[in-house]
Amino acid sequence: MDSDNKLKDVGLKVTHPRSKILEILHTNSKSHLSADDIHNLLVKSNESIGLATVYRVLTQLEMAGLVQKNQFQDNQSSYEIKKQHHDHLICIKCGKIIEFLDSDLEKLQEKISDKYDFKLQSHVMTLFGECQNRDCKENN
Amino acid sequence: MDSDNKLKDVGLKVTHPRSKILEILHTNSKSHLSADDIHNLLVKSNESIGLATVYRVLTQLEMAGLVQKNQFQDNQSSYEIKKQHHDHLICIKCGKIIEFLDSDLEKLQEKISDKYDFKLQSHVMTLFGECQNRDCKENN
DNA sequence: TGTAATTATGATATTATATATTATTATACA
DNA sequence: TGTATAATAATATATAATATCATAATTACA
Repeated sequence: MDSDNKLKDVGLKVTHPRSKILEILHTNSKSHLSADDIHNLLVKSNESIGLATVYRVLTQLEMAGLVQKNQFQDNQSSYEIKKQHHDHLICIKCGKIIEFLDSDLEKLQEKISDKYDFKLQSHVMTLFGECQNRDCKENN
Repeated sequence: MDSDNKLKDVGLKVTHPRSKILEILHTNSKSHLSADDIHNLLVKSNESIGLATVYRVLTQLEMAGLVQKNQFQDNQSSYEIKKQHHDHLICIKCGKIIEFLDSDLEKLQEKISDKYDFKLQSHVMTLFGECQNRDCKENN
């Protein structure tokens, strides 16, 4: 399947844990799952894959460029399938995460880096606020 | 001293640990210290203040608005005296941190939030790159 | 297709970071 | 200065992540 080809492409052996974890991330491409979330999903699917393996595999997938690790402000990293670069907007009430890309922002970051004589390599930009979803408003 | 007045101003009792921790943060206002760093500095000054107290006090100072907690990308929070709002540029080679404020960036963040119907409350923006310091270049 | 060489995994222990508990101590204020 | 109240120290515990190592799975190739 597709996940297996991706693994081969980046030179990782195709193993059951890697395959399954990539699949889960793919299926939940709109989510931002923690290692524990992923482990729970595996357990639910009756996969006996240890949490240590989940961490190990996620690190490998990140190194290989297949997965993006996010560290928002809550002591726990989350992971998502690597898509086009983007930043995040997070609702502080309901936890909803919106992904966005803004070319003006990207340009501005370059400009700021230049100003301070920095060779920009990556950045993290996360906006925290309140979303205006009806569901969110009703529950808060 | 000044630290004590700050504590009083925000309605916190003046205690030895709070006073000392605020002082350390003030003295190192250009640094970004972890709870452990602060604890080590206290031990060096022959202060017998427990690590748990350091965490507790830092949280209180943050709540009170005297201290800013930063969570960069390394599983460990760092703290600094709260100054004017600013973002960070971090050198991935030498760890040097530059604080900056860019009004265009602030405006752009508001604009992006509006676009997605979010009431912006705060943000984190960290740029990672290579600084062009001679010291850094020589050691990498 | 079967097998050896190599790499990955599961289970567990350990480390690192942070928080909770509780008896004792310090602070603020009458 | 004495007392009510809140804070601290010294644990223990929780949470997140990594290290170890014997066993199992994968791949290359005969």
